[in-house]
Formats: sequence, structure tokens, C-alpha cells
Amino acid sequence: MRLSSSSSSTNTGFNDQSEEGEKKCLNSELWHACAGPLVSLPQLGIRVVYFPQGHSEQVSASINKEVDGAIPNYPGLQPQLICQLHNVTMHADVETDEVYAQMTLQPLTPQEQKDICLLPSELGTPSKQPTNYFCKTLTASDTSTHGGFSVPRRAAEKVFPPLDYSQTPPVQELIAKDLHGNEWKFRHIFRGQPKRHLLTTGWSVFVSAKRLVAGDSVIFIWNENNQMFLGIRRASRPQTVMPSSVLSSDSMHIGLLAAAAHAAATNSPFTIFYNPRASPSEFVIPLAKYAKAVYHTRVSVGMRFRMLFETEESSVRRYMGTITGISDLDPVRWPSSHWRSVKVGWDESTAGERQPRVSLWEIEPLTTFPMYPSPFSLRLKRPWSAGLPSFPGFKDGDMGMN
Amino acid sequence: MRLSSSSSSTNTGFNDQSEEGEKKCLNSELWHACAGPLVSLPQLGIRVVYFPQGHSEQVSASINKEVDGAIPNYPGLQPQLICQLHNVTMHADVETDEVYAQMTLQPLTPQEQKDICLLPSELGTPSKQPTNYFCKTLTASDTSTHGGFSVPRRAAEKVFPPLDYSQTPPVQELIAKDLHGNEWKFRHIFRGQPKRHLLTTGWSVFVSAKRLVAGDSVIFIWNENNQMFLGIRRASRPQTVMPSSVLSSDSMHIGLLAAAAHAAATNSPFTIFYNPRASPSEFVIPLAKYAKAVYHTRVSVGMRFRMLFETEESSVRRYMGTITGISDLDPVRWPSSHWRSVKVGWDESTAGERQPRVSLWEIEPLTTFPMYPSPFSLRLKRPWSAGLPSFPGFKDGDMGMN
DNA sequence: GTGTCGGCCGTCTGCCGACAA
DNA sequence: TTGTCGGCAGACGGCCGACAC
Repeated sequence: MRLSSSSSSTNTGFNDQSEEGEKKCLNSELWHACAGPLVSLPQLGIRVVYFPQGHSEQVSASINKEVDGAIPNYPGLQPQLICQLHNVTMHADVETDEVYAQMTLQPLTPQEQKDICLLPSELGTPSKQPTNYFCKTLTASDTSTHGGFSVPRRAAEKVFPPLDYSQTPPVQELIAKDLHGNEWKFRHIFRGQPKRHLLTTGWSVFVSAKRLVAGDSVIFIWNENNQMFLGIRRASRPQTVMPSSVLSSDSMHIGLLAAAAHAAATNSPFTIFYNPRASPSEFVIPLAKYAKAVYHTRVSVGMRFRMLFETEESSVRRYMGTITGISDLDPVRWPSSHWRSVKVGWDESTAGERQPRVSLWEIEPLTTFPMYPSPFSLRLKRPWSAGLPSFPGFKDGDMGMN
Repeated sequence: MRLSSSSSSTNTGFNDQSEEGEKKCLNSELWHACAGPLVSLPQLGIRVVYFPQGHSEQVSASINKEVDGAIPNYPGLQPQLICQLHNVTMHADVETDEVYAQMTLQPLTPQEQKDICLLPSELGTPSKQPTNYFCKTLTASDTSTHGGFSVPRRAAEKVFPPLDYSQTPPVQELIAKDLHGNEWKFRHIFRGQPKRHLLTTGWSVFVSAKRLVAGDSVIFIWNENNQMFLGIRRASRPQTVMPSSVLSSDSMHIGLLAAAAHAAATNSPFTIFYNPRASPSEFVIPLAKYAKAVYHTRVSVGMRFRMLFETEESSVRRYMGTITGISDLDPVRWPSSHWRSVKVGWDESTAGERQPRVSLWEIEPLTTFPMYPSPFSLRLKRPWSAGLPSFPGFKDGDMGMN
């Protein structure tokens, strides 16, 4: 019983969709606002690279538990699978409002891999963050039953409909839809000494319904159709411990690998969930982005790079670091994998939170080799070769690199 | 982050157990009271029969979703695995208080299967329901904020400490621990016209904390150590939809099968969860119980039988039916499996809820063959033969059949 | 510019016996 | 015997400007 929507939908609002019971479209802008500025979903129909290792990392993070048993080897399973991407849909957890995406991936046949021909459009477009939105981390006063929600002035002026300041005090009713299409009404008033924007009546119901606590964040969006949306982001990740009393963590990891192995062996589609805020890194990468990073970028130990991170206020900032090594993350289980193959050191001492290992497509090396404009498509002369970084026929092309 | 306890523990209360963070013993009596009178956990150390089909049924029921993709075949995986049972532990979901058990199963080696020798103790003892307990389904008044909890008179007299009736009105404070060891305090008062037992102060916090609604049930237990415990049972199973945005249902089913297949191939232990109130049937059966039902009971079409069911008030009653067929539930995937191999018709027309297929060990045929007392142990002359019901060396024995 | 507080009013919680099923 | 209700008193929700950081 999920609320879902196709990401390829161009709807800005919510539509009922009589498909398999009660599914609804959810607002794409809102989904991306909740997911964060760094999250982008690959476009429907393109070729992507799927990393079982990354998927495994997400499962571990989601159920808050590492593998403790023996996972059988899947010798036939490559560390990355080139897949056709079918059916990307955006969802939100009914209980927690956590955003996630469902993707159906179909591994390419050996013949299709041989004939790989990259189109410029397959690089993927970066996620479009809504223009008129704000994100505020809730204070103790915001979540207390004693009062309402204090709206930062700039935020109110940017994303709320303009108040009629001739009234004393200026008041209006706001209506906003959440990820599930439920409407929430708030009294928006401009009062106090000094004057400030407040949400009063309606706010506490929202806080208790969503079980918000100080430290969580709310997001308000004002789109071009004069609709308002609101979403939430919970601060406490450990709270989101999925109580997985359904299947043991070992069985989950085995299932993930076996499903991918089976799909790869039979070239049949399989389904995965991507939880942007639970997963340490994206594990379904547009093929063109992967190819560009792996085959068009020379990296070496000592090289400087930049990498994007999300800030508290849901904007982005760059952190700088130095490449300290290039090696397999798991030489035994996943030899010759590009997943987190780059060991890095971070410039700032507060870098305890940042990963000591990253993947090539996550970073932006500061010294890049010049790219030559070339014909429209990129043609591979060899089939994808068993996880080894040999891709000689892969030529530079106009894939919109910068 | 789970609260757990070993079922082999003889503790009646709660003990801290500095094992891997914060695990605690939970009360075995309370667990069984919440699980219901028909649920019995196999004893630690005995041989059990594990049914992947039954496990799969539980997963489907838990995530409220059938398999919709193609599940690969596991030709090496038998429809039942004989396992040694390690490490049975009882748990309760932190969010919902739903009880479940974790079991570690180790498939027997072919040699061990050949040498199977059943001990009488392996039949398993039926779950001991607590003696002093009551279970009440909450009314609208019980869950309303307007008042407290009306305690049925017999229940109060049986499981609450006796009141001092010389007081006017008689009042006392009750303290009871839930499945997680949290204490709840209630004011127990005997008042009104006519007089009745009520829980007032403290009741509403419990209701809101556990998110109880009319139709849910509470269970109070009074054990021999003068301790009180309380548990809950939710009426609405569809509410318990586990939002499994972690892994697709297909991957879960594949994982379950692959984990069992891997364990069977390597004779290594694997872990499963058993949710008594989510699963349609137990899928880990004591070997002796299985053997008795399959090899010591002759069933045929037209035979009458009885089967136990749980009532609203958490007691048991028998329903009668007739065997209408004996065949494979899934001839393609699981040929020659005893899982739900018996097609039945039920006597009462209100039988819409009851399964049209049952397993041999769930029913009690009304015409049984006499059992002959025999030597202490039952010896198998042949190894377990690939799911086929040939078990010729299996002799009748003193396994406490009735 | 905004987080927290004291003050104040109104609503709802929550304890009581009445009454009826 | 026990589910629901009207009555009532007190606690807490929730709107306000004051004040300080």
C-alpha cells in the first residue's frame, strides 16, 4: 500500500491513477526537495550501471546492521551490471514520509553490451531543485505544544503568498500538500514585536501527526502553478531503524545478490529500491556518467579533487581533498570493482563524517585532461569485459562534459 | 536495536544482558501469552524440519505482497530441510510490540540424516500458557480519552493483587512491565454504582504510547513471583504492513530461498524470523512431530479430522472438517512436499477464514491407527530421501502420542 | 531577525456516579 | 456485570507580546 508516481510524469500536482488499487502521483519537485540537492534519479530508458556493492551498503545502512554471517559467493555476478532502466517511480514511506525510488533494471545481453553506443542524452540531467522553496530545521519552540512555527522572514517572503499588509495584523490561510497528497492548513500571521511570520493554528496537528521533534526539518515549496507543498526530513537516522523482523540481514544480502545474479544470467528485469537519505552513495549510475569518470578521467595518487556535499540548510558546498590511493575496496569478493576504488584524505579536520573511500564518478579532479569534440555517438568495440577497466574502443565524445 | 531474550532462559523477570549493546531478557510467559495459545517454539537443540514454502508464506503475509516476478529455481533445495536448532530467542518489535522469534538453523549433513535417531524428548512440549492472565478486547470507552479502562470482574480478581476492601473506595497502584521491560503504573480502583474495577490514572498514557484503538487487546499476567506483566495484540493486521522499502519482495523471496539453499549445501547455520501472528502456519516443526504426522498417521480422502483454532478471547476451540484431497500445493516448484498437502472442507459455513489446505501435523484425524509402545529410540535405516515420503525404517515408538 | 518565556484564556482530559443493556 | 454518558474540575494547548541574544 504505497503512494507512488512515475518520475517521467510531468504532472505538477497529484492525480489519481487507477493502477493496481490506490496509487497516486506524487509531486516530483517535492520528492527532490526532500531527497536533497545532490540526489538525481537516472532518466527512464537510459542505460545505467548497477553496483551490488552499493546496494548492499544501502541495505546495511537501512537495517542498521552489518552482515555477520557467511554470504555465498556469486562468481557469475560482476561488480557492476550494465542495465536498461525501466520504470523509475518516486515514493514516500507512509509511516515516516521518507522518500525513496523504485527502479526496474534489465541487464543487457552480451550482444547488447557489445553494441553499446552512448548517446549524449544518456549523461543524465542534474536533479532540478525547486526554485521557490525553503528548508528550516525545527527548534524546540517550533515543536513545543506551547506555540507555533516561527517562519524565517526571507523564507516567508519567498515561498508564501504575499500577505495583505493593510490588515492589522496581516493574516491568511495557507494550504499545502504533503508527499501523500494530504492537505494541511495553517494560519499564517505577521505579528509580534518585532514583527515576524508565524504559523499558528494547524501547526501543532501537523507536528504531532508527523511526529516531528526538534532537529527535524520542514520544507515548503511554492511552484509555478501557485500550489504549495511541504515535506519533512528527519534528523535522527538511527530512529529510522527499519525493524526487519521479516528477513534476517544475511538473507537480505543474499537476496540482493542472488536477484541481481539471476537477472544478469537471464537478462530479465529485477527491482530495487533506492533510499537517497539512507544510502551512503548512489548505486545506480547513468552509463555515460560512469564511462566518463572511469575512462575519460586520469586520476593518480596525490591528485587534488573536489566533491559536493549537502549542508544543513539543504544547499551544497564543496569539500577538497587529496587522492591517497587507488585500490579495491574488497579484493576478495569484488576484485577490479570501481566501487569506492579511490582512497582519499580530506582537507578539513572536521572531516570525520566524510567517507575515506569514494568512487570516481563522485569526485571532480582538479587537473583533468582536455576533451576533444568528436562524433555524435560513442561506440564500444568490445563487449564489457568482466569488470576490468579495459574499454579501449570508448572514444571521447560530446557528452556535455565541463 | 532489539530487545531479546533466550527462550531457554528460566528467568521470569528481566535481566540486563551485556551482550552486543543493549539486549534484555524478555519474559517468556508474556511472549507466549501475546503469541497465543496455539504457538509453541521448538526446544533449543532438537532437530526440526524447516519449510521454505512456509517461510515464503510468512514473508508474503508480512509485507502484504505476493511474488510478482520470476523466482529462480533452486533445484538443490528440498521442500523441507532437517536442521539442528540453535539459538531460539524471543523478541518484540520496538514500534508495534509484535512478538516474533529468531531461530538459527543448521542443516544436517547427509551422514547425520542417515543416523537420525529420534528421542522422545524431541516431540516438543506444548507452549505453557500462563495460568493467571486475562486478555480483553478494548471497547470504545476503554480507548476514549474520556475515561479509563473497565476491568472485567473475574479478570481483576484473578490477576490483580487483592484490594483492601476496608478502604472507601478500595484503591491501589499497579505496576506492570511490558515486553520491553518498560514499567507502566496504573491506579486500580473499585468504585461506581454498581461497583466495578477500573484502571484510571496512567491508563491513557499507555493507550496513546502503544497507539491502541478499539478492537485491540491487552493482556495482563500475574506470575508466581508476584510480578505483573502486560502485553498487547493489535486487531488490524493490515495496519502492520511492513513498509519494506529496503528490498523488493522478489529479492526477499529469492534471499530466503538462496540462504536456505546455501546453508543446506554447506551445512552451515542460517537465521530466520518467525512471526507467529503474521504467519499463516508454523514452518519450523520439531522433527519428531513431523515424523509422527507424516509416517505414523494414515490419512485418506473422506477422513474426518479436528483442528485447533484460536478464539477471540485467546482460548482454543476445535473445528471439524473432512479431507477432500491429498496433493502437492505447488507441483512444479515444490513437488512431493508435505507443506499443505491436505485439501480440506470445513463443517461450519463460517469457515471463510480457514485455510482450504493444511499440513498433516496441523490436524488430528479422528480415526487413527493404534500405536505400539516400543524401545526408547526410533532409528532410521535410510537417509532422508529427497522429500519423498519414503521412510521405511521409521518405527513406531513411545513419542507420547495421544 | 528569531528563539524562548510569562501571561492568559479556552478546550479537552480525565475522574465520578447514573443508567441501561 | 459492564459499556456509555452527562457533569464537573483541573491541566494543558495554544495565541499573544515582552525580552534577550
